[in-house]
Amino acid sequence: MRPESVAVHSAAQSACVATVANRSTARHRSAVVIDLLERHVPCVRTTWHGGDLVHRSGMPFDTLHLVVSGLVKVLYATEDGRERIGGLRLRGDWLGFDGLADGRHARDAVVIDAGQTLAVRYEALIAAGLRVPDLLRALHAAMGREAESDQATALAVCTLPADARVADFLRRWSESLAERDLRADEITLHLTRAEIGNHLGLTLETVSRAMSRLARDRVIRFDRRHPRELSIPARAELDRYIEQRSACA
Amino acid sequence: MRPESVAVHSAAQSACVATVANRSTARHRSAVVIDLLERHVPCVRTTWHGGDLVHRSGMPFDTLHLVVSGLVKVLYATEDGRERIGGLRLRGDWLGFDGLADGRHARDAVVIDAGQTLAVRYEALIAAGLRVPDLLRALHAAMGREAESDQATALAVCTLPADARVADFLRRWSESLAERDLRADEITLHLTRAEIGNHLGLTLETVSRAMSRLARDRVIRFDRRHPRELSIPARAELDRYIEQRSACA
DNA sequence: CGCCATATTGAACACAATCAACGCGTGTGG
DNA sequence: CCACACGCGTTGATTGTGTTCAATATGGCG
Repeated sequence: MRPESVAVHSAAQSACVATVANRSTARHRSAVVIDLLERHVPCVRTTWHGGDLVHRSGMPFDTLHLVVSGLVKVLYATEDGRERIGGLRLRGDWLGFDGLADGRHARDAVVIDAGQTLAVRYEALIAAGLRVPDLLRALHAAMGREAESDQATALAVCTLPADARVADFLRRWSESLAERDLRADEITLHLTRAEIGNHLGLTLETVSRAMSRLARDRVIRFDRRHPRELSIPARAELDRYIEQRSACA
Repeated sequence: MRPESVAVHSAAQSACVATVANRSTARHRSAVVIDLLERHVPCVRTTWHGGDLVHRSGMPFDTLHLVVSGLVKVLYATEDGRERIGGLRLRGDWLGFDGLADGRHARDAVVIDAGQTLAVRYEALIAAGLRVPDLLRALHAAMGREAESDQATALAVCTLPADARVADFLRRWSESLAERDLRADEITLHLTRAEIGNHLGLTLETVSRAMSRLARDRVIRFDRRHPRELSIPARAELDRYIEQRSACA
């Protein structure tokens, strides 16, 4: 947990520039929110390296982070030692909502891929929200999206057999990238098989076998030497594969 | 979907009364929020009967509901026919957050036990939030709690064997009741075995067997004729049972 | 009363977990 | 530079938990 450097952007500073420069190219949700935040809220651009902890379970909560770049995984754990990877966060996603319930973080957020976040004190966000209701709406929409994404995973875990569960995971990861205009057909998994298994309620062996089978069936392709670099020749095939195995038929 | 009767409570109306009357007895979160809402936001107290739909997947979203009494189950479904019971909502819980992501509901909310909600237009809530920031904080806390509760279920589904998964479900249901000062040792399940199974990623037979085993081991008790009326003699036993079966040992 | 939905229980089966061996790439230290 | 160890992934064999199929019981409701 060692954020690096720091530049304060007060409301006034980047306002005009941002309005002119970003509005036109702001096709994407993430850009709009980042822009909104930098213009209206005192926030701190923070740089993170792989392995850093953005927040840790048990820590008192007071600031939210909006991911600008990089990749962060969120871990959920209980006292009795069970734990699960809750999700992956990319540009435009927030970190720290887990602290809203009771003012104390309930999860760890671990940086996988170096990048930046905008750190915003929750109270500052509230204050800014009073002046800029759109900020509140954007915040709520982001919270809603996070919940929907969690629900989607839960549904997969509860209703799909192992193969389809892995396929569904890949589909949704690919989808996340596509939403951000990143390549969605050549993707790299930033999690080990064990981590994917943990996330999906499977063992690492089962995940490995599922991947092999997906590759055998030409739904995905990957090289033995780089098992985390996948290519998805046809998204539709993934969809078919999942649907076909869901009801069994 | 046929809400009954309706009484508008504007901010001024119940303000004084509520302040004096409720503040002293407002030991519980739910009472505080309900109070806050009735005092500061134009909202509509709505009565629901079993089977009513508070909102339906696909419906345009514009209003949130705060549950005052009764019980509501939330259903999540996909186009390809898979569906899952996402959670149960009691007094103090909100309904409709699933619409925040994109202005359209993503789930069905079905009333199980008749009761009332406070219906609040989202825009009215935002407007009121600008005057009463505490309202926003309470809203966010509720959203956070909902997410945490979902995470807890997901963790159980991913890490616990069938028996413990059912035990954990019972524990958390009991906990929900306790938080609201309802009896937590004599509980009634409002879901069928099949629904519980669906929620936990199990079949109804497995749930039934798990229940039988829990009863055999004296962790819970129930009568054959009323299989949804459970008693939990000692909460600690439930905890032990779950922990013991989690790591296997 | 009889039907239907719900629940329990048994037996056979299947899928995923477990146990185990091996391959490969990477990084470390001699 | 090579040897080696370690982390990660794949694959096989076996076990076991949960599913599936099936029969039976019970209570609510028309």
